[in-house]
Amino acid sequence: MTKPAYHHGDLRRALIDAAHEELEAQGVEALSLRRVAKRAGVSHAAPAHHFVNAAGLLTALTAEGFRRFAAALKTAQEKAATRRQDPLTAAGAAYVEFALANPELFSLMFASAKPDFDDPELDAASMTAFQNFLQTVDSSASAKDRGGDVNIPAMQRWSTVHGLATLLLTGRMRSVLSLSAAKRKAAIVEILSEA
Amino acid sequence: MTKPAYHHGDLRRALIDAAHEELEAQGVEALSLRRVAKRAGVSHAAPAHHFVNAAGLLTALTAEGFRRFAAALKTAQEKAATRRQDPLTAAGAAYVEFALANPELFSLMFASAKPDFDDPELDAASMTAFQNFLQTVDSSASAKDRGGDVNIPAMQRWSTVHGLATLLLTGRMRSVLSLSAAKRKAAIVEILSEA
DNA sequence: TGTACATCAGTGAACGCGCGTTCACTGATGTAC
DNA sequence: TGTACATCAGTGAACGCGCGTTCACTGATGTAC
Repeated sequence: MTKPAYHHGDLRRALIDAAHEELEAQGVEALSLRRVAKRAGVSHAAPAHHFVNAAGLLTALTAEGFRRFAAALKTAQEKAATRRQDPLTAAGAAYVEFALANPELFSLMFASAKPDFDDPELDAASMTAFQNFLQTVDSSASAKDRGGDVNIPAMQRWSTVHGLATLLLTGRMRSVLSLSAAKRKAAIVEILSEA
Repeated sequence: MTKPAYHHGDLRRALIDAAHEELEAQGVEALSLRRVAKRAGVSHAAPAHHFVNAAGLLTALTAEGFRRFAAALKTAQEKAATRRQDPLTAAGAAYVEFALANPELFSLMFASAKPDFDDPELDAASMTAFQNFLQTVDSSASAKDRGGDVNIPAMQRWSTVHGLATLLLTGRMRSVLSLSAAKRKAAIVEILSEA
């Protein structure tokens, strides 16, 4: 560790990381600019130089969440393809795993009104993530037989994956949560597989 | 309207109603004891006589939400039974409709850390609602062929219903949200019906 | 290579705000006699 | 029926707290000459 320099070097990056840590450690409701600045080891007025306001920091964190989320799904699909496994189930499992690994970030991305979802960067990141996932659903065999305005099988798949993620991370689906890690993972795959 | 009496009559009831209105009007994040008291037309110190603290009021509101939720599902099932429709799809549609009709309350019930879920009254109310719903899933034909620790078809159904509700109320499932009310309802039923 | 200066990042004190909670109070109600 | 009194519900002022934001500042960096 070098002694802290007056100029940080990459405070924007450090603040986003600190916000993520603070978020997962304390929850959305306890998240404040002042706590994030303290965690980053910087005065509480410093963030103003990098984000227009408190919402700006949260918005940037949320956008990065969607980019990591999209990357995690993509990696899982590619891995499944080389192993000749079902890429859709793999993507679904990665969706759920991302939620369980970053529960508060996932909540921020999908269930919070705090980030500014009209922000162009955030909007682009979330649209990309959704589109990639839905395209995977759509290109799977089961989705071919559709014929209305709405892609019913795709929406059904998306609902199941998203609902499973949500019910697990909020502690509601107790029968699955009480399983050992290995059994839990197997149960998740079973729930996500086609009947 | 009689002129406001010094003694309210049923302030506890009025505060819970005011909290629900305030919640749906402004969102969880803007909800405060002072705003609720103001909406109920009472001094901001009055709630202390009926709830030990601010969390107590939220907890009571959440518990009532679960009781109404359970009642809505039950009514839908009974109605479906007399019409010889699938009670499971009817319960699922009622689940989604409840979420769309009370989006902020639903969020409080399923996605917030603010209420005290260890409170006996709230715990009892939520357990009753879940058990009733899962029993319906379990008694449907498709759930009979299970054989592990976890009731896979039941968890799959629950995930789909809950995910659909969540994705709709957070504005994420745009292809369904852009439909007219009648078409939307039909799409919801289709998504919830077995493939 | 050295110096002057512009630019920029981070500081720390100060501000006003809405919040939950506490407390002595006052007005209304109900009951004992 | 009337009076005294206990009980309880709601009041309003006061408190301390953490918050986001602003602002004049200072330290560090980079560049022109």
